[in-house]
Amino acid sequence: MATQKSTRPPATAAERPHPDATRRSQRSRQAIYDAALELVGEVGYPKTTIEGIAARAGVGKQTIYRWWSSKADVLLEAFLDLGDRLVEAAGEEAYTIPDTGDVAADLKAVLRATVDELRDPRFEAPYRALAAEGVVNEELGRTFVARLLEPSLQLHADRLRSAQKAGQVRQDIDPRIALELFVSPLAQRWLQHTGPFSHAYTDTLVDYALHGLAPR
Amino acid sequence: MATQKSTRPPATAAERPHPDATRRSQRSRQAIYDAALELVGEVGYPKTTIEGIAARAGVGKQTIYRWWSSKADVLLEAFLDLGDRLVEAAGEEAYTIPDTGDVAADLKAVLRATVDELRDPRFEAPYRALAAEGVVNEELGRTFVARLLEPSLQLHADRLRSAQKAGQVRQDIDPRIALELFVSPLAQRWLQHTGPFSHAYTDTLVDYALHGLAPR
Amino acid sequence: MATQKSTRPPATAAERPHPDATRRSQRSRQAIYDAALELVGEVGYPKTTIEGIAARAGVGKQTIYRWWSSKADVLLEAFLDLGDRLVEAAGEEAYTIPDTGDVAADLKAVLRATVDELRDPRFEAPYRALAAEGVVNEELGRTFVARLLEPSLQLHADRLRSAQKAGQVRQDIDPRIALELFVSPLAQRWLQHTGPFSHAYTDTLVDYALHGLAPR
Amino acid sequence: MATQKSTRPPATAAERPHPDATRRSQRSRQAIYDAALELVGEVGYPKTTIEGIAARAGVGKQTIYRWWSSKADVLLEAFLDLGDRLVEAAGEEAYTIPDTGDVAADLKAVLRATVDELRDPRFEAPYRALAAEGVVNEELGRTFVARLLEPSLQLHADRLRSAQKAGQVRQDIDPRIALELFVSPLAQRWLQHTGPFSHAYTDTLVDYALHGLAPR
DNA sequence: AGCTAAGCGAGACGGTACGTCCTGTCTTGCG
DNA sequence: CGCAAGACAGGACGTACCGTCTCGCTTAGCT
Repeated sequence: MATQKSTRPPATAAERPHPDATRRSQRSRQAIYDAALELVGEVGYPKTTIEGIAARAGVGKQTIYRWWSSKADVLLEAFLDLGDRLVEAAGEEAYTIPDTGDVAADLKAVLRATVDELRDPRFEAPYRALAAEGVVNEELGRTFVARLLEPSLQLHADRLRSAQKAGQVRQDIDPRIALELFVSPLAQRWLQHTGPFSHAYTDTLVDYALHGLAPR
Repeated sequence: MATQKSTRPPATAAERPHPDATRRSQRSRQAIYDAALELVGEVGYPKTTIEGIAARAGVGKQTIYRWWSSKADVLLEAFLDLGDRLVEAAGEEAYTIPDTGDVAADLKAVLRATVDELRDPRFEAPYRALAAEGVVNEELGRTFVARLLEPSLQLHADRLRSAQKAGQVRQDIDPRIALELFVSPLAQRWLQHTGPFSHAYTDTLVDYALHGLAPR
Repeated sequence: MATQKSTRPPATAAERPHPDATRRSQRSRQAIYDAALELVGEVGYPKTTIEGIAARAGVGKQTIYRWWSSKADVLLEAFLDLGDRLVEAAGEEAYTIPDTGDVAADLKAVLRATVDELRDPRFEAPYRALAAEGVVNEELGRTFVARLLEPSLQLHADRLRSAQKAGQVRQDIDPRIALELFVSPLAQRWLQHTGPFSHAYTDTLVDYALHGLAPR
Repeated sequence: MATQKSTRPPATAAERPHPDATRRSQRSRQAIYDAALELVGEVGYPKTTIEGIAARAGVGKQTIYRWWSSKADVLLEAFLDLGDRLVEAAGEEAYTIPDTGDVAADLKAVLRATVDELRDPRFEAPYRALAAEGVVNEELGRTFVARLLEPSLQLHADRLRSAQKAGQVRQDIDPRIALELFVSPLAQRWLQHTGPFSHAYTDTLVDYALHGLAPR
């Protein structure tokens, strides 16, 4: 779901008073990202420590404290960086929603792709860790939403607007709310294990959301 | 959302090998629950420590480690206990969904009540903390869902089944999935601050879910 | 060196207010002695705990606290009891000093026997533990000296007095000080590992003590 | 009895794998020594805890565990350091044995001084604690003897050798054994309270040792 | 080319909390 | 009522990390 390639140095860091960023060691930075993602994958977020990241990255602790404000902050940027690298590898059209004219089919396709992505073990541990931290730490939560969720939500909203123009979705519908009818259930099942997490399920969500629960 | 009064000793505890529960000090137990909820409210979950809970409760640390396996476990039971006590205070009909025959009105009412409940500051901190922990700790997550979420979800499913009998909801709808169309968006907005959290919003969700996004 | 068979219940215990000693369980008492001596031998005095003794003896902790005031107290009595049992097994004449008329030969013989006894591994660990505790804990120290050391010292003093009568030791010598010339060096070498600990050594001590360092 | 000023870092420490000693905080080290000696004096050795030393010294516990292996080890070095400082304050000739040509007088003088020193309350508690620990913990015992006792014993042996040259002590006497005739009784009376501890007593010891118990 | 200043690896430091162990007291139920 | 059992409040243990700090060592960029 990381969608924007851009803007190193990153958002959260920019808000804090910084040492001279031009002298920053890119080698260390990348080693820290790698170590953080590996450790979260191996031992889980709570047992991932700054000392552990520094040791694995072959870096002094101070180098982490100099550039990031917290473990969550490191991991967030590491994850954004990972997303960027994967997107770059995947090519330009990777994170867009198709517009074939059939909104039901397009939404089903994108939700199926999201299901697959969320099952990717490279993503799972750090993504859950960040989501959890964001629930409890409002500042990180807002960054998480803005940097990771928002771009994807925007695409869904755009696709719904396009469907409104095509007459497949009612004009009086607010796309930002409408998209939650299928996106949020998916998110909740993944985050909270409240039920099976499959392509069949997301197809059903799209059908229910488009046609409603009430008889027509 | 704690719905069942019953069943002390609680689910999580039953799974671990236990000392003699008949000798257990109820005084200490209650003091621990109180201290845990107070501390989570005052300093937040991450800064709440077992040592701190023990000190405030006037209890030895071992008494906590004897009966619970983790900070999250303590808080989960404390929260369940709080729910039980509040339900008891509120009276029998507290956690039911009205069935006036108008499914839209009934769902709107219960979602409005949920919004209000989630804003209650006594609930907010511990509830978020548990939800976050459950995202990352699967065992606790399953208990969280089973003990806190499930009873409430069951009520929604029941109400939808009743609506199916009354012809207000289509027969081919699976109520367990259908309820997610309005419950999950609400949950996500609360957990992740993805948008305003109001009565107007939940009313809209019910309308969208019942009548669908597509033109009729 | 335990010389007196007698007098259960023992001295230290008699000074504290006691529960009804007539109902005391001899089974438990003996099990506690055995457990204490075993544990001191196996893991050393500092790692021997009251809980450990109680567990190995199959006894409640309270049974220990009821009858003894400290770990050292338990061990002291256990050791006295061990001494009594060994003396009983060895027969009456075990702890006496021979009086052949040759004071040098007699002292050499008894010191050689002491060397052998102090090397007995059944004695070593508890005896060292008690001696060490007695250095630091004056109350226990006095009991240790009175119950364990004193009887043996008395025998040495008696033998020296007999030698005075026989004209083998000067009349103006104080036997209580004189005996220290050979007993204390032996004790120190054993306690503090300040030198080899052998029959040759004790023979030398007796010769030096009897004839003095100065030329005659 | 600490006789060698020199050789920081000390013996015991050199045997264990060490962090970078050049970065070591001398401020902390001295504060730890002071706190340890104070606490042993105030509450006794068994109630002196590492936690307590750290707290009084204003130091993290880890700083103690980093440089010492046990409470006894801390105290040993603290005591050695104390000895060094006192010797430094006392001047060069402090720990030597006079050689006036009269071995009896010289030995009596030095034993009287030892009696006085052992009664100094600054020494008593830590010295007893170390001696006791050394009885039970062989490694510490050997260090205790080597660092604290040995230098003093060496001086006594030297004085006896000088007396041999002067014809005041027999040529066939082993000075390392001979010195025990008066040093060990003194040590035992002090450690085990086996009798009065006075100048008269040590004078007697020297007389007995030099002239022997047997009539001449 | 030499100098200064910053980032850097390293890791000691004062702290906090961990989870375990044991202390000495108290309570329960058995014999 | 002694006893086995063991829960309890308390507190020290030794470990792991926290976030800060200081040490030499690169490694620019500026004279």
